[in-house]
Amino acid sequence: MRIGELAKQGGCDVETVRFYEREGLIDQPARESNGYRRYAEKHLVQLNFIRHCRSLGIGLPEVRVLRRFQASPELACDGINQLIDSQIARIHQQVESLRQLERQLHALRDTCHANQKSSECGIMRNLSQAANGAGCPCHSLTNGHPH
Amino acid sequence: MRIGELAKQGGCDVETVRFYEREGLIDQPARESNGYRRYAEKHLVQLNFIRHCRSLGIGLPEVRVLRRFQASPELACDGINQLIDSQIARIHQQVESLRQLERQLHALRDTCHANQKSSECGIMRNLSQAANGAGCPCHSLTNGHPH
DNA sequence: TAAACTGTCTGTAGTTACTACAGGGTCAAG
DNA sequence: CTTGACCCTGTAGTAACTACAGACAGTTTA
Repeated sequence: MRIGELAKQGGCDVETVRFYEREGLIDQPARESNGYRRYAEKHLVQLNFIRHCRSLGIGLPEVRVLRRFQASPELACDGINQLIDSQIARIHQQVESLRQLERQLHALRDTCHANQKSSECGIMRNLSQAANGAGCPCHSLTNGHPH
Repeated sequence: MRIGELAKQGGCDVETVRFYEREGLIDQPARESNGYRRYAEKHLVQLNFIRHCRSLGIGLPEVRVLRRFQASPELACDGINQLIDSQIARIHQQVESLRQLERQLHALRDTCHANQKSSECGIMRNLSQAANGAGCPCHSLTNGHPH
C-alpha cells in the first residue's frame, strides 16, 4: 500500500500521514526502490487508532501516552482511565464556557433588532461603552471565560 | 501612560499590546525622547474594545470590521447584526459538537471501571478495535464533529 | 561610583495539528 | 514524447498570542 491509499483508507490527507510519521506516531514504513513509502496493515491500524483518538478530541501527546499503554499490555489501566477522565473534564469545561458565551452574545444581540445607523445600534453602543469602562448587558451575566 | 500601565489597565500582557499595534488594531502611540511608547486615553478605549470583543469570542478580523463601523457612524448596522448572528451560530455549533463529544467520551469511559491490566481495559480495547475497523460504543452515537 | 532592579525596545521563534505549497522525480498510458 | 497522476523533501503558513534574546533607560540601593 502506498501513501495515497493509506491516507484514503484512514480518511485523512497524505500530508497528515507524513506529519504523523515525522512526529513518530506511525512507524517508519519500508521504502520501494524509487523511494516511495510502502505500508503494511499495521500502519493502517496505527493510523486508524490516531484518527479515532483525534475524533474524540484527544491530543497528540495523549495519543503518545496511549500508544505506550498499547505497547505494554501488562500495565495497570489506571492511567488510561485518568486520561479519559481529564479529557472529559476538559471538554465539559469548554462546553460550559461556550454556553455562557452564547448567552452573552444573545443578550448583546437583543439590544438591536431594528435597521438603523451604526452609531445608534445597541450592539455597537454596548461594545463601545464597555470600552469606556461602563457596564454592558452581555457582561451583566457573571463574567469570565478561559480561551 | 506607558505600555506597562496600559496593559495593566486593559487586563492583558505588554506583548499583547505591541501585537495589536503591529496588527493595526490600536493606533500608533506617540514616542518619548527615549523611544518609549506614550499612550493617551483613546488607546485604552481601543484596547478595551478589542479585549471586550475577544472575551466574546470575536476574532481579530471581525474586530477590524467593527472598528470600521465605529469609524463610520452613519453606516447601517445590518452588518453588525449579521456579524453577531454568525458569531452566535458559530459558538452554538461548537457547543453542540462538544456536547456530543462529551457523550461519546462518557460512553467510552463506562467500558472500564475496574483496575486491571491495560490489555484488558475496555477503553483501550475500544480504541484499538476501532483502529481495526470494528464498531465502537463511543461511536455508536451518531458520528462526526468538526474541529 | 557602581551594581542591581525594573521597565522598555526590536526582532525572532514557539505554540496545535495540521495544510499548502515549491520544485522536483517516477511511471503508465496515449 | 508528452500528459497526468502519484510520489518525494523541505519550508512556510494558520490564530492569537507568548516567550524569549540581547540591549537600552532610569531609578534605587550599597
